[in-house]
Amino acid sequence: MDDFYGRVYEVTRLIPPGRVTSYGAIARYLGTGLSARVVGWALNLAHDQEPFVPAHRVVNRNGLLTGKVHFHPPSAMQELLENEGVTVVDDQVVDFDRHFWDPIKELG
DNA sequence: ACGTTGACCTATA
DNA sequence: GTATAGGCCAACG
Repeated sequence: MDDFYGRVYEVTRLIPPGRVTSYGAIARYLGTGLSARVVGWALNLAHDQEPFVPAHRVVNRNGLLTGKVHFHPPSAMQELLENEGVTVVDDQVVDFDRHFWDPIKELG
């Protein structure tokens, strides 16, 4: 995880609190050479990473918490998001476009 | 080594 | 507007 994986973790940690982004956005930020699925796999191994990776701030393009079941307590994802001020209803982020954080637009 | 699955996205009907 | 198909790369069995 010296290249893509570490990059994914880094970008994920750069996500400001109360903001959310999508796998595709991160994939495009790192380069279209890879697919968004690999980002999901990277975050899948992120739970063992020593620096805490706010994977709960990463959702799919539809704003749906698809990976909430991958959390140790599946409800932790929604709990953390609501704790940061993000309203989640039915495993879906409310005003996703407003809370959306694009690394390409923000970071460049 | 091959086949299948997966925290997805874009395109077409 | 929703529904279906294809594609991408990596890990698991």
